[in-house]
Amino acid sequence: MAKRQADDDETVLAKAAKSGRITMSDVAAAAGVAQSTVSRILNDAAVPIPVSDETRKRVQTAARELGYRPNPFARALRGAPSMLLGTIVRDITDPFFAGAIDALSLAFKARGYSVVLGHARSLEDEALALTAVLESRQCDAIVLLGDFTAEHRLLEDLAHTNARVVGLWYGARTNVPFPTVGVDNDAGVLSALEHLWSLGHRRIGYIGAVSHGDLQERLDAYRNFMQARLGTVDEGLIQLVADSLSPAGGALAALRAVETPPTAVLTATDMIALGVLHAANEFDVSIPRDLSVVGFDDILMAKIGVPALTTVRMPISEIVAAGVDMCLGPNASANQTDAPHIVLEPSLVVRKSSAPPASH
Amino acid sequence: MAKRQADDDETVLAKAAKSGRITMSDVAAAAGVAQSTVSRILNDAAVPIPVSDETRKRVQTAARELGYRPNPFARALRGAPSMLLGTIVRDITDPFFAGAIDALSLAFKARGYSVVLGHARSLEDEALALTAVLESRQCDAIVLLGDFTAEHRLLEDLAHTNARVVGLWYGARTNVPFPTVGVDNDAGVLSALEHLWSLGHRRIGYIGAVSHGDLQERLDAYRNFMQARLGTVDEGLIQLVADSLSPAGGALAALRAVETPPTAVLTATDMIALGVLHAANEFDVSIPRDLSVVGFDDILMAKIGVPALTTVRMPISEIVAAGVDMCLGPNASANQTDAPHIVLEPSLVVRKSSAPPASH
DNA sequence: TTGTACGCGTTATCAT
DNA sequence: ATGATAACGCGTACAA
Repeated sequence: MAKRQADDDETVLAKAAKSGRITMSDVAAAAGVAQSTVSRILNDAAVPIPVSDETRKRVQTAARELGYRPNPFARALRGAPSMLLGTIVRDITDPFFAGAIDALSLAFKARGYSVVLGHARSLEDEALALTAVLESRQCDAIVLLGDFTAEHRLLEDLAHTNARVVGLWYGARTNVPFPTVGVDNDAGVLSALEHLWSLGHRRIGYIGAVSHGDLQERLDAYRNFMQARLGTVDEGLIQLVADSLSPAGGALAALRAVETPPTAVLTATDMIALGVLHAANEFDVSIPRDLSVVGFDDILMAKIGVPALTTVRMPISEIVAAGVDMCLGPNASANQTDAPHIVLEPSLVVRKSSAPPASH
Repeated sequence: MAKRQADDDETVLAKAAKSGRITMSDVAAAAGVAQSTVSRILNDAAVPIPVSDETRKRVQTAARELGYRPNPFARALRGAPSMLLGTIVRDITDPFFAGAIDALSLAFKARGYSVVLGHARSLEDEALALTAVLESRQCDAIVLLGDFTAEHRLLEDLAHTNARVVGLWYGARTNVPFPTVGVDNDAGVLSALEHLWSLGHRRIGYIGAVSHGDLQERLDAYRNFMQARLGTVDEGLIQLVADSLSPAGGALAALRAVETPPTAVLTATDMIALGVLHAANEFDVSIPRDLSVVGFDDILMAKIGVPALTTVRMPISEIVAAGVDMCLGPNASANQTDAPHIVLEPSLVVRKSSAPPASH
């Protein structure tokens, strides 16, 4: 018996060395028990486990020595959660989303989840994003990073999945059939403009990007503020670039070309703000002496801007925490009609790019 | 018969609406054929398929109408490749690696692969990175982004996997048991320093980060250059920060504090260079008038630096292409002893942060 | 306390 | 040309 077992051990070890993969049956053979026993022991089966003491030891050491690793595919096939989290983001290259993914993946990894990336860079990629993340893979949940309300095809596909779908960094006034977590853009813009206003600025420009969701809300909030304070909004002070990563030089030039140029400018994102900083340097306009600049997001690079960027900080960890809860929490929310829309508060971070206007 | 089939259809549709997942058996039932037939048809079985014409149509339409999606877990369980690519990167937040991941994921997604993220942020996370990406998931290949030679635990685990392992952005002089693709850091540093030298700079400082691989090679290359040109290397002109994302203000201050401060500085990465730009602004040193700055990497943000950063550009697409080839190519390389180490050439990009020294 | 048997959804090898 | 049937590795009811 002892002999036979040793033989089994060797056989199994040889197999391991050769083709790598050890199964439960291998462990069972090595330990001289049935495969089901191995399963029970290794899974620390819940309450109804009539545990054995000596067998347990034997199996555990056998498993350890053989380097047994459970096969996630077999598990998933049996109905276990895949422990895969799908993420759909427009562009990881955008530092803001890189930070978001970072925080997100860390939080989920702590819960045992692996994060699979599903870009949706261009509109043509929509289908591809779905194919890769949804059809092909079987994610337990899918997190949308940023507002994809415009991507009808994507949303359509998402509606047909059985994975839980959660939207992060969706606007406060969003209206989608799945739960979302977003930031109070009104409050953020308000605090930024209030800051500039109290510094003495009255001509305040806005450089945004054509987009829906967050970015649209920020523009709306800007308009509302100006309307409320000045009784009118000068559309000439509003410039839009294609997206966050577009050069903002043209927009800045346009703002400087109006009759009485703005003494300050709020941008829809930090990346745009950094672009403005760059363009300002090229145009020889000194920040903040000639122009105050306030961004939005507080990305990593904001603090090493030239000069350090005054901006509105996202409550990233809170947003991610809420997202994790929505994905993994018990509130199954089979009916997505009453999907919750959580809105969190951003906070102003004053640095070096804003100051009183020169006339003061 | 027609009646029964219609009934089947309804049953199946009801099931689809209820719990979501359509299997091959469902399709088979709906089409009135055997499940194995469905498998053959849907997989466009290679040559030895005695194709049927009418049945094929029937099955195909049934599959389409029911919205059949193959179950990747079942496939993988049968031995099919998981089509999962594991990536291990120190910090996605670093814009350089964000760009790399972006390019990588795009390239692999085009080949049908899904990318799963496996940070290795801190050393404590090492084990976690492996657990998540390797043990738990079953990746067909694992790509290391950046040099992990120092992470012994990680490398040890990697050695025991049967997935193909490939290292990207490993140094040119690296010596690891798996294939790598890197950049010729010597050539990159040489072109940068040659550029500064020809501009008239003789006192050239270096700000790097403590690290192995790429970053070490760049520092060595700097030392070699200075030694060759000046017959000596002034160690006082070399400053190291903790990592790419650390503030470089202290390092810059230290360089300005030496007897005759450098008129130019080369940095190990663009992020460090941007930090220098920031600090320079704080210290009121004008770039490039008072100090020329040259970075390394050519990240997205380099061109919107203040001023736009002269830097050494990575051949990202070539590197990624080579990586894809190593992972998916036919050169199975069972024996990893003769692992190829591809080295590609970077190229200098001259922008606004470098100019002749003030004395000229 | 432990072993047997079945099924998850596929693919592949038999028969028919 | 197509239908049974056996795996793949695991979890679990059921039998012993």
